[in-house]
Amino acid sequence: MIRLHNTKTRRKEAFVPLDPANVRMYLCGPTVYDRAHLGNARPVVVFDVLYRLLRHVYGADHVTYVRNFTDVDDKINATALARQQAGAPGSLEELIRERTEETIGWYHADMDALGALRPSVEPRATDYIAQMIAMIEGLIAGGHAYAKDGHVLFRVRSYKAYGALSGRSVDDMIAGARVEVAPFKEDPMDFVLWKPSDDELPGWDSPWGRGRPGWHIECSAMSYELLGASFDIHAGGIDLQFPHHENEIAQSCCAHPEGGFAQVWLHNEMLQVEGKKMSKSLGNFFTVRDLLDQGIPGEVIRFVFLQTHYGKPMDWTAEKAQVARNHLRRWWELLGPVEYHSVSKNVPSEVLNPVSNDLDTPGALAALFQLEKAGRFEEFASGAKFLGLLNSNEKRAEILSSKSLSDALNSKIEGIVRIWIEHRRNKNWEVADSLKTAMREIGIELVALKDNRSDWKHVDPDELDDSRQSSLEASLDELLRRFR
RNA sequence: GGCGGGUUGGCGGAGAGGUUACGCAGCGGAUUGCAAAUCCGUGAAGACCGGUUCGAUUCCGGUACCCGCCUCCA
Repeated sequence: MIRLHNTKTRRKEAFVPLDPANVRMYLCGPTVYDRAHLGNARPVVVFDVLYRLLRHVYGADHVTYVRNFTDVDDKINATALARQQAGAPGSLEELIRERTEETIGWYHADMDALGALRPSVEPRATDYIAQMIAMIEGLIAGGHAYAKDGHVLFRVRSYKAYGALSGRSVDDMIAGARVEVAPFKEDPMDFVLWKPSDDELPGWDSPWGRGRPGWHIECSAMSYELLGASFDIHAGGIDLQFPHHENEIAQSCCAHPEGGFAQVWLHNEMLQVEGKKMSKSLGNFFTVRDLLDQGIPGEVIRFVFLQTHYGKPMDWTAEKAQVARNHLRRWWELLGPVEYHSVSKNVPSEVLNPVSNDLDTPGALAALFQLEKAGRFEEFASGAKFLGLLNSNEKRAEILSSKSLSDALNSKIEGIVRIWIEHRRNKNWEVADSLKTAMREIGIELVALKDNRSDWKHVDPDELDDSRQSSLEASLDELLRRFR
């Protein structure tokens, strides 16, 4: 039995799908204006685990997972406009498409690196403009929205349950006085469904003139088109709970009163970096790609994410990444390449039970340690695979091989390692040790393993910049000559 | 000001009203040419004040501190 903490009821509840033959979940996806930062990756990994769990329980063909791309956004517009003014050919809409294609490609590459499965459907907001307009027309017809000065606004007072998800009342929020007051609003809490576009902004023809949709309507329109008026799970970061999700509920429930919209709401807590909120002003802002480029494998990032329950704030630290890498290294050495993995047929209950219990991934990882210690390697491998770990040789290579060096450098280092092994085998301890010392001086630690095998690692991986790499190559050539 | 979440051993981090979380580090041992790695073993906790209970770190109330959201940042 799956149990999930439903934000809507603030309780952990047994999960009962509306239709076990088609379990439906929707995750608010990225705004595709730039590389995804690390915080963007947390819901992707967290709800990837949920997706895997649902597929396991209900069958892979019986789960529909929708994650949208928001490709209408002022930051995208700014980039496209800058390109057009720089002389790029094409309409603004085409340039926006170009920019978002590029960003979506990055997003896929980065999330793939984290071992996240692609959703069943990844709709783009700009492909659903007509459906958004239709939904807005329905809201106007039902008295839930009104047009004014080229804008269309949602009439918050027309939806009695507004605020139920986030536990707020409209009156309290107005008392808080942090709402935008605009002349075209009947009520300060009303929010935009449609807004006018001038010539420098992308726009679509609508009954209210050329314009573009507000932020919230896209998710309502796309979830309705792809999942229906009622579906099972709606997920996203806790920062979206208000206003985004609250507004989605208001729009969808007013436009489709016959449906219940999402049955279960899941929200992941925020990510921090070394104990502080990640922000550009604090200088601790980085993207997934930044970490990958630093030689931190995606599997390490995934492992670190899984160590903290999704409902709690997660602190990303360099130390955690290092510890995670050590575990993964040991596990990959234990199991060998994927083709040698002996995987038990069933996911062990020690792993499945905590994941079923509101996605307790830390508990599931703890179970992996237990299975490892108990020598139950087939179940261990099965459990790891279920969590999206230890399942591809590409990722194995990222963990075991090192570490963002060129092939040429890697093969030179391997050459040194072979020489070192030879000296050790012949018990030329003095020669072997002086080679080891020389290597340490250029930043590489030689390590002996069992059975005359050996390995190497960087003394301090953070110090490997490009200039360092070229001097490294010269040093390696020198050592290869001296110790041949 | 409004709403929500958190406070666990040296550190990270879970579940469960009563029985070992788990990991890292530490300590003891094995192994090793030295070292690393690995393996075995091991001590250590539940912010504070009350309440419910035979029994609470786990439920309830309060205090302190921290954090998030209310600014189209997941």
